[in-house]
Amino acid sequence: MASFSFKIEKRFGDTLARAGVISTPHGDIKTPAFIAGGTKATVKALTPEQILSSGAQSVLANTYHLMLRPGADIVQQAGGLGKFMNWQLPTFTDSGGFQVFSLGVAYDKGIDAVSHSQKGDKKNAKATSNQLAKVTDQGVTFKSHIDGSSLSMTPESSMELQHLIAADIHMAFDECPAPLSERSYLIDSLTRTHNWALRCLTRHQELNDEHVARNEPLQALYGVVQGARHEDLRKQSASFLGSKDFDGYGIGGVFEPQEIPEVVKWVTETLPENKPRHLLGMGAQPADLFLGVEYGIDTFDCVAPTRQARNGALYTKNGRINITNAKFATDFNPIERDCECYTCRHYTAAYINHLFRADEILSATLATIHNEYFVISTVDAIRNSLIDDTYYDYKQKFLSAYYGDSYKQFM
RNA sequence: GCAGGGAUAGUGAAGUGGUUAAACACGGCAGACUGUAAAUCUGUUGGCAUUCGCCUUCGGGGGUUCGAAUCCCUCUCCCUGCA
Repeated sequence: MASFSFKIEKRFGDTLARAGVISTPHGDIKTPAFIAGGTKATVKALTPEQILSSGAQSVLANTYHLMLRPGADIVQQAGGLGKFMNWQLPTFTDSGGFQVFSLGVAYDKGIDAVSHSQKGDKKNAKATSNQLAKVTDQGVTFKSHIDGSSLSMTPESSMELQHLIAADIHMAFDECPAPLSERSYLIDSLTRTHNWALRCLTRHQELNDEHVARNEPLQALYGVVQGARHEDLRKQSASFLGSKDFDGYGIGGVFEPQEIPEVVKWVTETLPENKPRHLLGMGAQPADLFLGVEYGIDTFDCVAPTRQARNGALYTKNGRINITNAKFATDFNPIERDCECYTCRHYTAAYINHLFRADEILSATLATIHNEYFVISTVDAIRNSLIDDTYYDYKQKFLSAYYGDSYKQFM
């Protein structure tokens, strides 16, 4: 019976970085790896062939979104997430825990605002009149952002939904508190997340027993570490969850790139070394990727490369550009000269500029291919540099080209 | 030729005596986006200065008025009827 495993192939020097392979019933993921964001069982604007051509090894979908539409039962009837979306390689699902945050305390504030400065009520986590999610120890009640209907999700129901959706790797249902919440709230929240993780594990194992009985492949479960920016809480969380029988670990929370070395390190040096670590929702820019890997991250997922692509912000080795800028209207070079992606091999900046200005949907596809390729190939190159011991050279070269002189803050 | 209607910033279009450098939309310029309520959102968009501010605008010209895109005269052009 094919099932989940993780093998470390190379540890890099005296850092926490490692290169390895995650094996799933749908194939292997060479790590470190960037996992493409496929929230609603689609990487927005890309066909599976295009996802593959951007170099992606795996896609991460979202339980909350698929529960609402089309319904986890429909995904199951389709034969599971991979068959439903015609993606034959490994898949992840996120639990819906992040929506507790984004539809709850972060509602109407913007993640960034919460992350930076927590305007107004610093006590946080207090229900505002129009937020769509509320947390109790039992679980979370949501209002559907689609039709307003009342829904609930518990650790058990999240696992049941994830097993219906049947990705290879699931995330435990967690609470992602605003990082500047009061410590007392963060402690309550962390206790709740830990209790939920145990309930997820129990239900997950029951559901896997049913898979065995039906001769179906086993599915894997990652526990999700929280603890905001508090060293003791992050270590407590990593230690607690690390002692349980999870297949791997997600690291949750809202980060700034500068925080990764510290916060991620607290977690990864506490977690068992032989299990894969996934940094949830980070990877919008090269610093995230380098620092994540250097401090022990094996996989990333991040929606920013695809979202920003749709909005005209494209990554290049010399920094981010906005392809809609006037100066690109007559630039008949590729977005990036040496880029090997499909878009850069076949199209000019001027053409993509035109597609955006004309509001043509091909703009989203071509831009997304480029950004995904950029991020994925960067992580792949980081992997190679770990294996042949050129990581630091590569890092310095890459980050100095991307950020200019300010790259030193990431070294 | 006669009668009526109209000409407002890049475009369309409000405004019909003072709070109008002029709503709104589009277009333009730029910015943001990190487990996706996002093909979204924000700023800006007469000129100069860019802190106070100053200057020139509502088809052209001339008036009335303390004050005009708004009222009057006239010219130009456009539209609709009737000849």
